[in-house]
Amino acid sequence: MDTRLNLIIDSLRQRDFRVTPQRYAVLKLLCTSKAHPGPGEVYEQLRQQFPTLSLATVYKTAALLRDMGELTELPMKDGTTRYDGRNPAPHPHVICNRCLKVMDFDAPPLDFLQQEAASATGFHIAGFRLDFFGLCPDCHNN
Amino acid sequence: MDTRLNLIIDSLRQRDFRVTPQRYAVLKLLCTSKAHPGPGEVYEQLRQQFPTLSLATVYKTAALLRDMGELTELPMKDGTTRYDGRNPAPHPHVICNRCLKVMDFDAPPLDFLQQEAASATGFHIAGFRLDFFGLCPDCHNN
DNA sequence: TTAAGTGCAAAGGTTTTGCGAAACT
DNA sequence: AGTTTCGCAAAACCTTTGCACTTAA
Repeated sequence: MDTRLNLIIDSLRQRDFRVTPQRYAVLKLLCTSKAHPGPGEVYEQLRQQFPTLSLATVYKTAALLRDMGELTELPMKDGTTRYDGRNPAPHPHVICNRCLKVMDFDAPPLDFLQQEAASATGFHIAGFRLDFFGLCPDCHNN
Repeated sequence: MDTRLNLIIDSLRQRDFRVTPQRYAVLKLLCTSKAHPGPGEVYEQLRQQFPTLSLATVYKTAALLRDMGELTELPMKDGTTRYDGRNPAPHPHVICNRCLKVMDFDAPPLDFLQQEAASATGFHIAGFRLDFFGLCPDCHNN
């Protein structure tokens, strides 16, 4: 259940990073949320629990997780960022053009495409990002 | 060869947009370049020909082409933008993590994935973006 | 002639950074 | 006790906007 969270915390301590209450709260939210929250959402959701929490701390904690390979940043068209800390491995998303909702979905593996890209270009491919854009059910029904 | 450029120019005139020398130069560069240039590159390349050219004009011309459906903006991880005005339809790219080169490659159609995304999420999908990240031949050999 | 475009400079918005104060180990 | 981290505020960065001057049609 919270095994992954504990592993991340152990890994932090091993690297002489401290597990402060703010850091713990931010990384727990980031690692468990399905909503692909942005810095602002993380900040707002934890403000009640930590009235002095700053956006800078949110950014720094997310960058730390990203550097550990435990979170992917998803820069959006509008210049904002959304975090995917629940499943940091590359996977496709659908993104609503109106409400900016970001969702996962089950997709077949893209290895064949990656190999096509590598052989066609000579690149050494390390990752990918695939977003489908459109309108979510909520938005195209209202 | 330059048929598409002429079609775009006709379309501009029909909509009471004017074809100024700056606008013509920017859109010609954007519509023909294979290099996926950013605003800065467009600006630098045309500066010699138009010493008073401004970045604002580059941005505005690109936005105009984008609104006509003749150009796709590719926001990058680092917050900058690259333009794809040569083939505005969605298609995959490979992007070098070191030199930030952006390249096209021939890829099989992704319709099946798009249908998977639509049926799995209920979204009405209108487009996609697929980037593979890695090191280009120049960068992994040096 | 006149409405649209250019270019400069300022504004806007998000993310990053510097640094003194606080706090984890 | 000694570092790390926090949080505030300022800086940095790219992009957009406002406006007077210029110019295409």
